[in-house]
Amino acid sequence: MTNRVRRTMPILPISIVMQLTDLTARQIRYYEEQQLISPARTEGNKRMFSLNDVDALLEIKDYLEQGLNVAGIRKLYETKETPINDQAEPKTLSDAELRSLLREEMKHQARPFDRAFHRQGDLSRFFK
DNA sequence: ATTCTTACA
DNA sequence: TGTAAGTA
Repeated sequence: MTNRVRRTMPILPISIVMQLTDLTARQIRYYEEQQLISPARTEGNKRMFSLNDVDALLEIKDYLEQGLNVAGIRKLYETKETPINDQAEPKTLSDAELRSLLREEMKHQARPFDRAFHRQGDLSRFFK
């Protein structure tokens, strides 16, 4: 069994993913609704998450904490990773490229910054 | 007992 | 986002 298959195999119920990511079921379902993740479903329509889904959720959480909104993250994913076969797999974007993409996004998303403003109440970093 | 969807605070 | 309601 390839690593890709291993990581995309749907094996975790939402209750476990909640503990692993420290996200509420509400948030997890919402992110799916926003197309940030697409967990598999059982015959009974229960969501089944893969390890990749868990990683994605943790990553999403990170971006959100950095002030990015769901739309921004979605757009980031559309550009980024989209592995297809088992051979050519290591398709990760370099940090430099990612930062470049983020900067580009921020030009069009002033909203996320406002949140940081109000939450930190720190304007110094913006006036140096 | 768990999870799901929908809808409202 | 939280939560209540009615299911599966």
